[in-house]
Amino acid sequence: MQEYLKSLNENQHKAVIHTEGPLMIVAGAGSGKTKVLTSRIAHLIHLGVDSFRILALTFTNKAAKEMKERIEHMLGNSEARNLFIGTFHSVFSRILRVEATRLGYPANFTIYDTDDAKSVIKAIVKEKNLDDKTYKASIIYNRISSAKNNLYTYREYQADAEIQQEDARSNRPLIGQIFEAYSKRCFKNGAMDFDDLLVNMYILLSNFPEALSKYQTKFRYVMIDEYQDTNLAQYHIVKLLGAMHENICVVGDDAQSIYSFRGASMENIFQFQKDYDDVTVIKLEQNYRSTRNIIEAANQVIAKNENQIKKNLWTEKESGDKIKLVCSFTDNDEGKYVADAISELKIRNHYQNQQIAILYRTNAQSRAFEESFRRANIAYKIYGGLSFYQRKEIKDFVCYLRCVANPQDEEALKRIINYPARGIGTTTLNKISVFAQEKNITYWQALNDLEPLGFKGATLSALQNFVMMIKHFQLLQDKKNAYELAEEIGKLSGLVKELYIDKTVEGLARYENLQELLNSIKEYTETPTEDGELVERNLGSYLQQITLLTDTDNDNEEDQNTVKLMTIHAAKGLEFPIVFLVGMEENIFPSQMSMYDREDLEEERRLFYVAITRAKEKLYISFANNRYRFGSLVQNDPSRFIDELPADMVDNSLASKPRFNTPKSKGLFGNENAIQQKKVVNHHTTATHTATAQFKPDDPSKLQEGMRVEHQRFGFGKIITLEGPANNKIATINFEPPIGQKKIMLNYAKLSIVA
DNA sequence: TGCGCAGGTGTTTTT
DNA sequence: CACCTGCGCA
Repeated sequence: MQEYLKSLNENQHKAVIHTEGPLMIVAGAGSGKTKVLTSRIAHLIHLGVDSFRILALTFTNKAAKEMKERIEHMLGNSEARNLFIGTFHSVFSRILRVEATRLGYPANFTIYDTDDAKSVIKAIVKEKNLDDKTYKASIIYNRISSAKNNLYTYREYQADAEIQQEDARSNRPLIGQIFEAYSKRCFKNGAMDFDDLLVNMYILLSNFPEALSKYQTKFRYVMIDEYQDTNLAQYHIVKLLGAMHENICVVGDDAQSIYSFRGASMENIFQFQKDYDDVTVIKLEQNYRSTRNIIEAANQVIAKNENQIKKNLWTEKESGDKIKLVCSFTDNDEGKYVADAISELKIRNHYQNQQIAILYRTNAQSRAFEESFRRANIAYKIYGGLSFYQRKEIKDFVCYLRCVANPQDEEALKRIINYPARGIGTTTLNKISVFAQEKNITYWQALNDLEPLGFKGATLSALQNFVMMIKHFQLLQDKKNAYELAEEIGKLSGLVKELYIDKTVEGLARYENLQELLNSIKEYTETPTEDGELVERNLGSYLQQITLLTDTDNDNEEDQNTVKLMTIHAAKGLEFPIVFLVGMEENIFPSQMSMYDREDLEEERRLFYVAITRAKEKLYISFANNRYRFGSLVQNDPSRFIDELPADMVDNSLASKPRFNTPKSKGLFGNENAIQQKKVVNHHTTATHTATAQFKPDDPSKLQEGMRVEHQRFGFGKIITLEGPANNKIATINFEPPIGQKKIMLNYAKLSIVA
């Protein structure tokens, strides 16, 4: 028997040797799913399958990298290099780079990140003279994004009565038009946003039979990780890709589906079984990661969800420590407590920083820990937030590169045309913009024929000089490699100088960042192209891959032995001996956006499940009575999820009263124990009303006194009074019996106007 | 044209 | 609280 088969349990073994035909692996948390996937690929290669013909899609670059490394290690040769392993987005961008011209895009198409996309939307909203408060870029972007994830074009969006009604109700009836303008603008700019990478891949496969058969033939074996997080576009692409050989293996866990806000649907798991008539389903239920207490707690928590595939996650490990529940007075005290606890774990139990993770619901929660760790001299690294390539100084530079690789890229052009300042002001830019719009030409085309615009003097020569500089760079592109070109750009544009003269601490850091960027370009261009790579390593391919990198992806050495701080979403797929799950309070976790709808709440609960199952040995769950939010102190009840933990697996001794208690902090946990506290928390769910099917929350600003409304939990009622400032209105509503009169804070409750 | 300041405004989660 | 925007002034 092969070495890699020996260490597998029965079901893992079955999954590995089942190579032909559709296979679904339902893999509980910590059940060795990566091991199965990697062994399976190694096994395929061992059976003589050409490594070029294996495709594995993951959700993060990190997961892809890890898989590749493990397979390489298992095989002990370089065969693994030929495998096509990557995220949906990166693999599709590589394929689209080869196929772009079929779809009418330049081969060097730009990938717009969220900031670029929003900036395009802002420009369109402005051009259409719409109110940018009503038509906020982030809202529009989300609407467009979810449309695309469901494979809706702007035409279908505009034709869909339900969508139109929804937009009308939210007072944004023109989103469909913005969607149209946005799509056309991106296309004109030779740019795809993240969602376009999926949409265009789908279009490629469904509209171009040659392309379909090319990739169907190429990828004889297709594997999908984290299948529960695929959206409709991804589902259809996978189905198309696998249709010829039907050797599709999907791995997923419905209990860990936490990306519905990105269009992911657990339905895909159920649908998979219906799509093929001979699907083999294998469950992996033995957990190798965590102690029994942790697994038991996780099981009992997830059991509260209605919508799930029943599984029985179990472990052979000992019960281990109980889950430590910790209550602090404020968020800052919580930070101090965790820092103290870490110091103690290091001294007494010889744990290392790298074995410890702090997990929270939102990125903003990292602050208190940053401060307390700095004070306690604990090395830490925060994941999330800005990626390296989104920093201003990096993006500025990258936009020069983008202009050279793809001059149609208007966003990049606008960003650098007057940075560093060279006397091209907003008035000038607006003129060019309007002109380009009218003539239906690109910004760059307008710049190349300035005469009709009638600029003169300093403005004209500034523009001419800029155009000449970019053209010079473009010519250089064929003579020099990307690194040499980048050096020249740094020099000639004045960017390096601009940063060099700034001797402040931040300025120095920016300068160093720029050097790091240049190094990364050098490293990229000088790494020989691997056999299996579809595209060569030049400026264009460099630019395409960096947009898809997140800061989780590039860990350097000084980040090694640090405490890791990240959101629970970012922690998916990872494991740590010690986990501090912090900020476990109502309105934070569950988020106040997700409390009033069963499906949303269940997703929050799955997120809680993911958080618990990251811990191998010790799990701390912590909450604060008071927390600074938007500059002022707010009070939140402990999360309802805390009460869902089985009492006999929880150590309550640190939660009976808040740490750093003051006389003011009565109530909540004062002298009460968790059981009494449950009463308080359950209060949230006692309402009897179930929202009607038509329930659609309305914008609070539309509410008027006297209106009849529906509340998700309290049912129907009439608004008696409306008071308070616009951002914090309180409504007194007379609900139908047995609820009666209630005051409702409109920031928190969702109300639907009943016609 | 560019900078500084006051005021407003916002927090889920991410490729 | 922190960031961003817009406005006013030099």
